[in-house]
Amino acid sequence: MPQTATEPARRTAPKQERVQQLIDAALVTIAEHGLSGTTTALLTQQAGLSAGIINLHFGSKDKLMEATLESLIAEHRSHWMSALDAAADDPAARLWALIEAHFAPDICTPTKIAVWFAFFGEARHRATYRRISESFDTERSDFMDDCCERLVAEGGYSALDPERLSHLIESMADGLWLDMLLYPDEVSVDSMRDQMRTQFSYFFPRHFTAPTAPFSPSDPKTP
Amino acid sequence: MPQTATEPARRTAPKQERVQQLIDAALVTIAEHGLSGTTTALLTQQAGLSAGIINLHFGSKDKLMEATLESLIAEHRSHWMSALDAAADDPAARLWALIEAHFAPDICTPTKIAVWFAFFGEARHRATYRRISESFDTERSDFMDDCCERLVAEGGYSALDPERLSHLIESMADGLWLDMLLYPDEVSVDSMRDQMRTQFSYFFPRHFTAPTAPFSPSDPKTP
Amino acid sequence: MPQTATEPARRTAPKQERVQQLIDAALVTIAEHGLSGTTTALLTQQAGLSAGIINLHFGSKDKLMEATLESLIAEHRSHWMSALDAAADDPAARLWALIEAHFAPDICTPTKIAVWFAFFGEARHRATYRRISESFDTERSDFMDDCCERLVAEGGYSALDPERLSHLIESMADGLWLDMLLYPDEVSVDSMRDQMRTQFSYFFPRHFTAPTAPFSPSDPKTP
Amino acid sequence: MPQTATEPARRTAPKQERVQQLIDAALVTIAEHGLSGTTTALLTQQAGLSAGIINLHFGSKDKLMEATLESLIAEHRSHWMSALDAAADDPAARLWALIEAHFAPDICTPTKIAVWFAFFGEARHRATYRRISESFDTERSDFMDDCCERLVAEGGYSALDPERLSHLIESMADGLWLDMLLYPDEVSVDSMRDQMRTQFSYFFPRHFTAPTAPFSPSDPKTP
DNA sequence: CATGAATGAGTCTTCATTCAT
DNA sequence: AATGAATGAAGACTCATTCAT
Repeated sequence: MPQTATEPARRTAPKQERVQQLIDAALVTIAEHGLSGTTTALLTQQAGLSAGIINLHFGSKDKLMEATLESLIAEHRSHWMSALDAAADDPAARLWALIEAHFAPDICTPTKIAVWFAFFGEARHRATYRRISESFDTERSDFMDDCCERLVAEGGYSALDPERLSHLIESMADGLWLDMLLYPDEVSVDSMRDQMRTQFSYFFPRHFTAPTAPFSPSDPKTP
Repeated sequence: MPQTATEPARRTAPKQERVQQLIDAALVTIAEHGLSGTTTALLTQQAGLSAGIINLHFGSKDKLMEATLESLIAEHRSHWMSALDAAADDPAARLWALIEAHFAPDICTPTKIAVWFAFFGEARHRATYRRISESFDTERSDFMDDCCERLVAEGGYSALDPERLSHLIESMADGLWLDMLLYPDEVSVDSMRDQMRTQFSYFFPRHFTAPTAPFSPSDPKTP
Repeated sequence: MPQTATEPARRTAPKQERVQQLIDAALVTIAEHGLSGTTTALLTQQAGLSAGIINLHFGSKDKLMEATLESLIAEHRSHWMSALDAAADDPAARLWALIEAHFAPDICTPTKIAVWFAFFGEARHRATYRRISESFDTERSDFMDDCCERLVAEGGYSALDPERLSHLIESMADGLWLDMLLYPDEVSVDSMRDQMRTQFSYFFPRHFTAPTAPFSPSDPKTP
Repeated sequence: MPQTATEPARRTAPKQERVQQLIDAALVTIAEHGLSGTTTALLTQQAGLSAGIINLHFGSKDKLMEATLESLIAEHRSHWMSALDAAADDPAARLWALIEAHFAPDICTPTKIAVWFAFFGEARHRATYRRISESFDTERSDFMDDCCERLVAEGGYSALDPERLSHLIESMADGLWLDMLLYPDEVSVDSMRDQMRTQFSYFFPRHFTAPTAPFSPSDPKTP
């Protein structure tokens, strides 16, 4: 299953390819079995490779775990950076671009969310995990703060505290991720985006309109 | 910490007491070392008891872990139930009571938050959590929904969608918990309550006023 | 179940009574779970007594095991001694008395046989077990030898070697016990006695007649 | 004993070889320390291998114990099958071949006998033994029955009951094994074969002669 | 580069024994 | 005399890592 029909298994592969193959396997395995339930045996099996391969390419299982988190962070970062680049130079547009990136179908999958929270769960005791995710959070927060400040100032929302606003938006987004973690079968990225849009329409009524779709956070499959 | 000066270790104690003693030790150990780093040796050491005690009272380490999660859930539930009982029969008061319970000093401690997310981080325990809290969570959601509906109707906030509102509030509260998990030294229950109050003041300006304290999510301890 | 209706549980009982109660429980537990599967918990449960009782009365589990073997040996010995006493002073009668005692319904039960072989299985590594059973075997062997010698001499079976004969008879008896161990549901004490009688009728045709019952070692329940 | 001088430990060996190595070590360890005294540490030490090796090849200690019993049963079976194949088509010769196989030097060693009875001593393994050897034992019994029947009929021993005879022979053989278990230093395969031959000479005087060696079941080594 | 058999430190668990009641 | 909660040494098993091929 790890190999496609056109590209049969090769005994040797470019280092970069194996590394990615192992990170992909790690994502699936961590999501399925948790960080502590992820044994090298399970992981290499998932990757369709041999037992020794992790130590060969990463030195240790821990290093692979770190690389997996870094990969997750890098992917997330490149997503919202691109979104920001593509957005018009307008605080409302940029703010929404950040949110859309957060709930993009490639980013906000049950598997990846599970892995994020697996790392969050261990973050307190693993300085490495905390350090990695901190540096990433800070950067995005700064952009978010900036957008909010400009929108409040330029959009005429002087009643709002831009700093608090920025923080509220981030918390809300995090809370929605937790929702998807706990109830992956009942929450969709669309419903989450709609929730964010609703919140934005309350904060910034002159820049965002409420979603037209009816509210349906749970059981989107049973109409 | 294993024993207080006034109450030295007794060889015999009521079963209920030992059970609680072990759950308490589990909370501390999980918070300190993570779920995967929690060995029975570490845990019984923390409790000041012998190695065999876990199996004597719980049958297995896993059963103790489950009991710990259950205890956390039960404590949380009993807290917001009492808060609701004590609150005036007024939607705004009841709504705020639910929030205060969520961020109560006994409930929202760095240790307990760490344990909550430790369990959320592992698929296996997530399932257990869902099973145990299924009825509780629904119940609390219902109260929250009810409060929002009444407040919107009676308070004259017809522009708001009460259902979405309720869900937004819950997500925000969850998101703030995650904040405390990741930055336990920089976030206090007070700052979180202020954030919630800010949000409420935007939603329900005629019922809630913004907090007077300046925004200070980070480093409230270093003036 | 260990107590009868007329004799309710007493907290204190004559030492001898508790000792016997524990030995009886040991017989059942060893037969059911093997020597290594016999835990003190299982055993005391079987006896309907508390966990500490074994060490109180025997000092250790090992001592109880030894006492159990000794009890088995003593019972066996007293059985064949009585049989010998009751028999006519006639080598053939005495020989047969020894055999009958060996397959007596009180002696040759599936439970006791299982316990005998449990001890045999460990005899090589437990000097104590070996020493105990040796002393017992020797004594009975001497009587058996004596009977055979007299029967050969007085009965006019000069073609037979009395020593070999005696040994053959013992081996056969042992082999039949093994049969009952392995197939307790298909072997009865009657069928075993008949087998011995057959053997005797071949050896000593002028003193023993073949059994009249048809041969049915296996499946005596399905005619 | 862990390793021979010519064949030092190799890190990699065919699976079949390791499996056999562990079964051999199990035989020695069980014989030496009993089934309950056989710890994985002792066993792997005996094999000259590491602690994890049992679980690697057998999954659990119990599986290795079962494999050891199976190996013993299979070896026994193949021995008497070959013996039967090699014997002349003559009931007396075939009968004796079966007996010789039972007391062959490779089969009837103090070590292996000890292991046989170690398994017999525990109800759990007894059940396993019955399950595994069910077909084998029946098969061997059938051959034995057949030999006896033909020998009685063709040899003119009409006074004997062939079925009983067959069973008596088996019991005797089993009883002699028990003898070797309890007195390994005083019983030899030769003395046992002589005992069987004596028995046969009584049953079938025209086909078997008594052994010429004097009876010496005990202490054959100290002249 | 890749494999996978082997390793062995680290865990959880069992259970005979102890001891306060 | 009896209890049974607690102990802790000893055991089986796991799994990241190593290394001969």
